[in-house]
Amino acid sequence: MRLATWNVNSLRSRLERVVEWLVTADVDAVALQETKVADDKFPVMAFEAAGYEVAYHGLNQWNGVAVVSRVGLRDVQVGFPGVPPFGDPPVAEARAMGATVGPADGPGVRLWSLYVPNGRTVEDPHYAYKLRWLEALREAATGWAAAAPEQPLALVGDWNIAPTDEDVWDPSVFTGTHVTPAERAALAAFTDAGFADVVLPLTGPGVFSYWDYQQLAFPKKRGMRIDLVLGNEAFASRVTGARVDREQRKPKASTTGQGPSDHAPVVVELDL
DNA sequence: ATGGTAGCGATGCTA
Repeated sequence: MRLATWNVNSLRSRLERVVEWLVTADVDAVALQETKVADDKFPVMAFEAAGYEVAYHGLNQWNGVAVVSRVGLRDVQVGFPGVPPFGDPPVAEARAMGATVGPADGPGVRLWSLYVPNGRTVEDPHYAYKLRWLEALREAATGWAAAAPEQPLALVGDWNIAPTDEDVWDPSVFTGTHVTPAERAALAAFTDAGFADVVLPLTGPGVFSYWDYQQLAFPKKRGMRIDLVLGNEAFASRVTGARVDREQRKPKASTTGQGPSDHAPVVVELDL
């Protein structure tokens, strides 16, 4: 099975690119983040026409997550217990959903599409929210793993954390969020809970997944590795390959209105 | 030269 995760930065503005990529890259299931579309406007038909089922969660033009699969899609869960609300009035933002993908006669993969809060700056309320959100997710995920240790379980998406200094193009320019000890500790707590980064060992360090739109960051190779696939042992032991599809960070040749997301898809091969 | 990019949706907010 070929799985992927991709922060698409607006699904509707990139629909053609996303569906075409799924088909040509032969992807069985993908977790999408930052779909930026409310549920009543989700482009279901484009996926179904290509042979994929969809589960989606979007409240408004912000955030938004989805799971897309052509190998079965079941047990959809929106959000997780204990997710901290945010905003005025406080609401649980559309940043997490789970679904089981894979044939019904097998174990499948319990796939969580996650869009971790950005944090903005360390002084901003969004930063404390980010840390609370991660802690709540870790508690929930620890419970899922303990309840079904044989079930392959993957926590995938835009974590908005660079795990180490090797995961940013120049550590000296990163003084704000994404690299703070508290954020890295929050991520390390997932490792302690039995979830492993399954991509890093297969790609090696320095393989980025995000490049800012500004200042020609992509051609200058000024990126970050913040889109991560963490799996429990049942998942990690089945992983046979991983890559980042940098081609999808490039504009489409000789066309306008075909711009890329600022993130590239991360792809994982699974023996399942 | 005090900006710079992109998306949503109608203005400024978010990343």
